[in-house]
Amino acid sequence: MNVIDMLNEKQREAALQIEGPVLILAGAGSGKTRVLTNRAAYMIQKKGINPWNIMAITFTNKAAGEMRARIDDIVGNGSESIWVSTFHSTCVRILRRYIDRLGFDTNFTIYDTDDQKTVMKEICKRLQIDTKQLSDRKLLNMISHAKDELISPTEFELNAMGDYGKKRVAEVYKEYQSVLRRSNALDFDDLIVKTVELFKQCPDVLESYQNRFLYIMVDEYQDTNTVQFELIRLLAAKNRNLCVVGDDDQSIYKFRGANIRNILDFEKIYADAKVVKLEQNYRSTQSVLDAANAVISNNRGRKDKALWTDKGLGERLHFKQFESAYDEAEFIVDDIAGKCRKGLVEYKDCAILYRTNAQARLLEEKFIIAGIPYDVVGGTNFYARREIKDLLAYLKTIDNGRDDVAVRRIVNVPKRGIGATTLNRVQEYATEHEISFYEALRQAEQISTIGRSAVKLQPFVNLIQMFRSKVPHVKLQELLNDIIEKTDYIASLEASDEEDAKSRIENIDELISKVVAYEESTEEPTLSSFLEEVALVADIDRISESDNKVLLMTLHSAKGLEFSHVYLVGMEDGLFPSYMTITAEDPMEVEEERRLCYVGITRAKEYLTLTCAKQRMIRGETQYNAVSRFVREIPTALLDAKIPVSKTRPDDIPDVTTYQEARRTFRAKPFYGETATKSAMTEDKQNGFSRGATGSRTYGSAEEAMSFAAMIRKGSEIAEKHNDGEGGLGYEVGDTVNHIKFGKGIVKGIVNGSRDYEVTVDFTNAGVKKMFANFAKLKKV
DNA sequence: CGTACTAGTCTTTTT
DNA sequence: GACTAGTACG
Repeated sequence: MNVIDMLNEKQREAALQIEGPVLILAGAGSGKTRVLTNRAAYMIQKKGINPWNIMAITFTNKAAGEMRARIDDIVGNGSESIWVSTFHSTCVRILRRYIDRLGFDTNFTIYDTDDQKTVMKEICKRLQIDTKQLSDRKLLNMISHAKDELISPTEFELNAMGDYGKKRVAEVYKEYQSVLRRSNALDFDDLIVKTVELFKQCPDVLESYQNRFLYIMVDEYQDTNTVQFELIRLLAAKNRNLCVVGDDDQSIYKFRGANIRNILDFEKIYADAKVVKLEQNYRSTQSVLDAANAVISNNRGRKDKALWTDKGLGERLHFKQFESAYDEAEFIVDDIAGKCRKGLVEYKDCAILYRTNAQARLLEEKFIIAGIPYDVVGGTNFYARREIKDLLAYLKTIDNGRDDVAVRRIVNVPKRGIGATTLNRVQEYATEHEISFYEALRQAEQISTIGRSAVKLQPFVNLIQMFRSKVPHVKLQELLNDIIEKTDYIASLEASDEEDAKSRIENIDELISKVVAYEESTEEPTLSSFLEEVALVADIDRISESDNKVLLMTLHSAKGLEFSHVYLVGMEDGLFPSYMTITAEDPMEVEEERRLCYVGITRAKEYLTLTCAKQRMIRGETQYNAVSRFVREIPTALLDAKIPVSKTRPDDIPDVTTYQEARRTFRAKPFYGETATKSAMTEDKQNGFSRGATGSRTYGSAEEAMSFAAMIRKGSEIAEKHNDGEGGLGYEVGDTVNHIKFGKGIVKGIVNGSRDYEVTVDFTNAGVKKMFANFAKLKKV
């Protein structure tokens, strides 16, 4: 069958335009992957274009793999020479070949977020940065954003002129880059920045790639940032055969530097661009699309488009509000269990999408109880687990001795009796002689300051040297097993009384299988390329359709996927849209969340269920949230249930459960004499009240119930005493107060915390919040 | 040098 | 609630 006949008119228009710049505005589910793959197939089959000259960039490895598989299906062989990969993998491939031109070794290592933090902490210590004011996280964020915008340390410094704070950051940025350079390491952002740098400094390299990639396609274009745009611009500059596909309504990565202007201004930059809009949706029912359209229409400054389908109206959307997140989770699990039992769906057709990773936990518990197979995507990355990082650090050390972060991580793991003081001495020596940490270890005997401890360093160096000598002769799998054995890694895990030692060992086994799988599937397996693959995988890449499991993931991870049954959970103002964006002064922030909601809704093919809870525990504190504004933006006719109108909550919901109030006071104020908090806490634990702050616990015995009641009495007595005793606050329970951000609210409780008064306020617009009096600066009105 | 405990912070999203 | 950095002690 002709590859073009499979497309609708608009899709065909997009696929046939091979030459020149093309912008495909592809609404959710409009078959953009199909257009891209058929376009590539058409180029090869009908236009006689060499696959070697085609490049396609996707967002995840999974998407890249799927695209390649689909082109394979159509074209048969030849498709393997198409360059299909992610931005990051693309850049690594280029840099492995040419980065020596920028003064790096081609076997550079890639630092993940964890490694970056380690470096940053070190720098903060050295430069005496007050991390109370500028946390390492914040600094890394600023640096990352600078890189996204292609701002070099020098430029950053220039921009900081006159601003002391910024100047400090510039210093840190500079130092951070030089530490990375010394370690022969690049962070995620550097991968792209350095490639752009390479292209700019070495026109011959750029030209060689321009001559190779005559036709370039970019998927998920709305999520590209400034550096990525620059990279593409450079590559496409000579031939101008650039086809980008995206949907401005699905731009959800602003926090990562994505620049929505890239897609909105494409026609300005490429004035001769052909623009094609794909609005026919092949995925969802009309009800789902109507809901999505209604929600997204509340955003301003978007490219006008409306999805339609010739599928029927379908079922109405389901909406349910629950008393607690606990009930919510239970309902969802029951619902899925019921449907699957009746044979209406399979587990793998169901997905639960949420705003934050933390929401997965409750659901997970319920799935375990119900015995339903599930998979949580994202959260803590497999390769970020401690035991895995340790072993990878061994591999990295063997591969690149200049990777200080890796060396320092394992030099005393498992314990070799090497302490912090010794390591600091080694570091001093390394810095002084301008050598790597590992090199300093090798010269340990010459470091006068460490004395006897040098003896302990020798075996480590010997071990690494021994492994290195083995690398050319053994398989990766053998090397890893050797490391585990010679270091007694598993043995020392078993010996430790750590609770999760067992699961850690299981993880190590999984790492071994991953190494085996890598060696089997790769033509020329090398240590460096394995480490590279590991560094660039996203959790979503691992998901395969053959697993019959319910999928749990964030809305972000869900982009590009589809399921017949979708559950959007935690639809609450304060959670989704998040509290941060509601309180932000920039309305664009809520718009980004709305796009996220749009992405979520459009994942559903037939059934969409939206749920929320009146009460939910967030970061150990119970919060009471109203139904999400996004739910209210869906026309009521599309929903099977009414949205509660109550903007202010009914009185029957306590602000804080009596139990919690008691606990709080109990913990905060000593009433057993001077031993204060400590004795109160101990008592608390003895009575079995240390777990679960919701009021749902059951009493083990009459005595326990008695002491619990006594606690409440005692607690409220104390709370009262403090309320009328202290006049410093200027307000008391029942007063109306004003908050700078949340506006007006009624004080529901004041509790004397260890260092400050903790005030609970029910705000007219923002709901119930707990805050510290000193910080909140509430004014009685 | 290593461990055990405490206090403080935190997350919204990720290649 | 969970994780981490910092501290006191053996």
